[in-house]
Amino acid sequence: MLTLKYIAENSEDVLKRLKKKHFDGEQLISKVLELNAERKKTQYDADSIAAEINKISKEIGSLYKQGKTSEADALKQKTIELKESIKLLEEKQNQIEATLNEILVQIPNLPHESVPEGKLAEDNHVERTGGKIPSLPADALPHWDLAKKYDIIDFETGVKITGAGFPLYKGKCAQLQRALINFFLDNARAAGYMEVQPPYVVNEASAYATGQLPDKECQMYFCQEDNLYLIPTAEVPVTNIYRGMILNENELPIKNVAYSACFRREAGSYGKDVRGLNRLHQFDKVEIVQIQLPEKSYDTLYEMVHYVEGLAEKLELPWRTLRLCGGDMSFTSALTFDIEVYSAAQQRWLEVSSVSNFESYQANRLKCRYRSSDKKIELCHTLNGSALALPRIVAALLENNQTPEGIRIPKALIPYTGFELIN
RNA sequence: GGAGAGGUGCUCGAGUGGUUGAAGAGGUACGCCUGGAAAGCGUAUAUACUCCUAAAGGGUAUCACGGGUUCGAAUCCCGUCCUCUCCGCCA
Repeated sequence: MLTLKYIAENSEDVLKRLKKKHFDGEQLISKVLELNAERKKTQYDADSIAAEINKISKEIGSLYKQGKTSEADALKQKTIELKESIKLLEEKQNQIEATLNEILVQIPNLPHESVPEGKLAEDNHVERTGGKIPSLPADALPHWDLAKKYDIIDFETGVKITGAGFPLYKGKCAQLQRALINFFLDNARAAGYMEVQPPYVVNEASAYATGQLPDKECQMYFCQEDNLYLIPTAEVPVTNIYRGMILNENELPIKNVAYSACFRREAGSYGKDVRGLNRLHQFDKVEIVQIQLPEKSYDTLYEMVHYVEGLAEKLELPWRTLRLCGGDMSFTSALTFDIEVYSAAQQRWLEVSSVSNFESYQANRLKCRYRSSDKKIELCHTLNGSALALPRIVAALLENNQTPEGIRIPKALIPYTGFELIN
């Protein structure tokens, strides 16, 4: 969330920038300003009384030591009155802070100045494209038909075991997925990321810190017995490694990569978009996360985007990078680039990565800070991106590389799969 | 799952009701010393909020978390969470 301080000191700027996200913050912001003023006043009053009580308590202590019990008892009476008034103030203070917090989590991050105006996906800017869209014969098959033809993904059995959106990968497709995971992890390691294996289930505090709670509860699978959530992305556990930490400036940037299975309820998405591998309840993803100094975070963002583009390039997939417009960006992001690959039989672009700079928005909830060389403590900037999500990559690979002999594996992957053709 | 022990600062560790934000040690930083280093000596070393135009300097809170007792709680009581040990079970 945004810091109270920033809103209090820059409310005009906040309102102006929220408009780009098509978020009307007038009411919330003015409420924040009002409550903040009240909070300060209440705190000052309560603190003054507490100081008074502390002072008297010490006096009582020394009076007792001197044996002046009657004087001490008289002072006791005074603190009883003070305690009553402080209690009221404290209750008020707690309530103000709770309300303030409720409001703050409803205010999205401010978009970076380079975010294009716009409301819908059509308003996103195409930044770069690469690779070559293959020309497939007219009878080219979408990946769900190829999956059946070669018997490599069994959607029906997935339904039997669990339900829709939980496919069963078989044979060479299972191997291909394992190959992709290793390929992505190895590339990330070569780019300086440290691999971590996080838990796939997180507690409430973690889900809250990265912003899944309180609003997006219904997107996560929840284990009621244990009060734990299945992760929708490795971003959640990996970013939470740094929750509550004060890092030294020289430890930054922190670069982590993690493979994980991801679980998403995807409540409310149906239709042709969800056919085959396009949208699943469980999928595999390799995620890169960086914690960076504020002044360097945008350089880092561009570096991460280029890194992801490089992966698409190595997999010989046609790709394009979009700079998301204000209306299409996520709640918590300041600037997001989506990387899409072209799935030639479906003839559509599929999002395979979303790389974002959250600036200090996420770090503020995480309380992830760093101590600069001049001893000042500031919030870090956090960034993350998929590198990459598997199912749509698999879909594009299957469709784009189909030949009469079978499905061709891109050269860079062959050392990982151990085979050149799915047939 | 059963029984027990415990959670104190960057770390270790003292502290069972009254200047304890917290002894002591270690670590770290700076200074002195040195030709340079080590050792030694000295100094410093939490966070959040808040008061003050700012600095300087105050105030409040925080010894897992939440509540209670008390004029006063790291210290007593209750609840929650977590860790460890033993037993049982088990990949």
